[in-house]
Amino acid sequence: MSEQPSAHPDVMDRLVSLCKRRGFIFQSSEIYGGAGSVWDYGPLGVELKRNLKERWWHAMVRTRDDIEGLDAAILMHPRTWEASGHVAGFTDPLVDCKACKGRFRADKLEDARCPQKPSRHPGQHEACALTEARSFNLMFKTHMGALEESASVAYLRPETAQGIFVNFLNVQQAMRQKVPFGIAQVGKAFRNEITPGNFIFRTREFEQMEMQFFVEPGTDMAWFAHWKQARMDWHLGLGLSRDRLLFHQHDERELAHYARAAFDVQFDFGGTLGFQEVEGIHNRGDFDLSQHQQFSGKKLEYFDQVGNKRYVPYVIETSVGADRVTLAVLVNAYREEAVPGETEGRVVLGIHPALAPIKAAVFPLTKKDGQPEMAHRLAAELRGAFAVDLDETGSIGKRYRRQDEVGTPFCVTVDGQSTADGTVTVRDRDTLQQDRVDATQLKGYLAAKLAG
RNA sequence: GCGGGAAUAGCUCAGUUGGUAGAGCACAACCUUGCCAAGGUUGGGGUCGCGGGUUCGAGUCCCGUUUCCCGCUCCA
Repeated sequence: MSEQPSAHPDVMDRLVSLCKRRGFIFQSSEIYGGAGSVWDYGPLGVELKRNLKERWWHAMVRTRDDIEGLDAAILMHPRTWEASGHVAGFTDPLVDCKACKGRFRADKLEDARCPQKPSRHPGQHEACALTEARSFNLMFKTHMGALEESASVAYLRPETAQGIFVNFLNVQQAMRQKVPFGIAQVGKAFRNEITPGNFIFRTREFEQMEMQFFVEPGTDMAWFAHWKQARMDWHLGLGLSRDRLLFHQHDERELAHYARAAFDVQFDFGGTLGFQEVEGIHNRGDFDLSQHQQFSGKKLEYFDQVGNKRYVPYVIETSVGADRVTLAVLVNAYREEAVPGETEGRVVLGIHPALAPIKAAVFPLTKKDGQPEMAHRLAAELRGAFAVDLDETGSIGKRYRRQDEVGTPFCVTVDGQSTADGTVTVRDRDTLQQDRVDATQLKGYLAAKLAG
C-alpha cells in the first residue's frame, strides 16, 4: 500500500453503481449471492476492456518488429511452478525474516533465528524478527486427468510470465529474432488472494498484459530505463491525468526475489485507496531462464552469431493489470457537472475516444418527417466502422445525458433540416460544440475525430 | 485471519411496539415537446442475500451462513 495521500475524491461507490446500472461490470454469480471478488464485464465493459487490450497489443506487437505475440495456455507443467518458486510458497509452512526479507521453511530452521548471515541485518539479528509460520494458498489447485485420485496435480497460473519464459527459444528460433527482442502476451491469471477487494482492483481472477524483453547482460539497466519511460508515456496516452500518475521505485527490501530493480507505475484511484500499482517494470536478470534451465535440464541460452558468444539473456519485464487500468480509466473519466437549477449534476465519463465502448450515438430529433428512418439508415452505415448506438426514446436532452454517462464521445442528431439538405448535427461530449456535417461525409468526419 | 457495520425493486433508500412491502430515479408503451434529463397517462418489476429457529403471524426478534464496506493483519 502506498503512503501517498490522494488528491482526488472517492468516487468508487458511485462508479460501482454506475458500472452495474449501465452494463459495464457485474458481480460474478450475483443471483447466488455473488462469488467473492470476481467480476463479470457486461456489454459496455467488455468493449472498454477490449479496446484497451487492443491498444496495448497494437503498441507492443503490431507496430514493432522486435516484439512477438504469444498466447500460452493457462495450465502448465507443474514443474514450471517449482522453478518459478510458487510451489514452495504454496505447500510449505514459511516464516519471513522482517529484517532481511528472507523467507524460509519453518521445518528446516535449526532454531528460532533467521539463518541468514548476521551481516545481512546488522544489529538486529534477533529471533523476534521472524514472523509466525504460515502456509500460503496463493495458487488455485486442480487436477489433470479424468480420475482425480490418479491424476496429476495442476495449477491455474498465478502469472502469465512463465508461459513466455518457457517459450523463449521457441519464439526466438521460429521468428528468427535477435536479442534484444521481446515477447508479449495478454491473458488470465489466478491468485487466491488473502485480502482481495476494492472492486476490480484486486480480484482472484484477473488479466495481465505482459511483455518480457530479452537483452544482453550489461545492457539491462539501459533497457530498464527505456521501458520505464515508454510505459509511463503509454499510460498518459490513455488520457490518464499526469497528476494521478507517478513512479514508485522499489528499494532493496521491497524487491521480489527475482528482481534486480523495479519500478511501479502508480495511479491515484482517489479517496482512501489513493495511489496504487497498475504496472510493474522489473529487471528480472537471468533468474527465470536460469531457473527453467536448472529444473528442465534444457539449455535456454542465446547464441550471438555476430559476437560469437553464448549467454542467458536478462529480462526486462513490463506487466500491467488490464483490469486495474480499466478501473483507472473509469475513475479518471468520472466527473459530475453541475446543472443550473438541479440538485444533482450530470454524470459524464470522459473516456478517451479510442477506448470508449460506444463511439457515436444517433438520435432522430422527432418522430416526424422521416427523421427516425434517416437515423436508422445512418446508424446502419456507421456500424460497419464503429460501435454505434441508436436512441429514439425520451427527450433529446435525456438521450444526450444517457450517452454522457457511458462516455460516448459523439452524438449525431437528425432533425428537420437533415431530411431536407442531408446534414446532421454532431455534438462533442467534452466541448459540447456542435458541428453541422453532411451525412455522406459523416463516417470520415468521425474517423478523423476518433483518430485525432 | 480478527473486530465492527451493512444487505428491502435495475439504482439510492424508507418501512412504526412483529400483522401479507413503499418512494424517488431508472425502465416500457402512448400523448406532448423538440438540441442538452426529471411534462401527462398507463404499465412491468421485490417470496425483503441465503438457511434454520421463536411466534397464530417475521422485512422487523434469535442463531448460522454468504457477500460487500470500514479498521487491523497479510500481501512474490
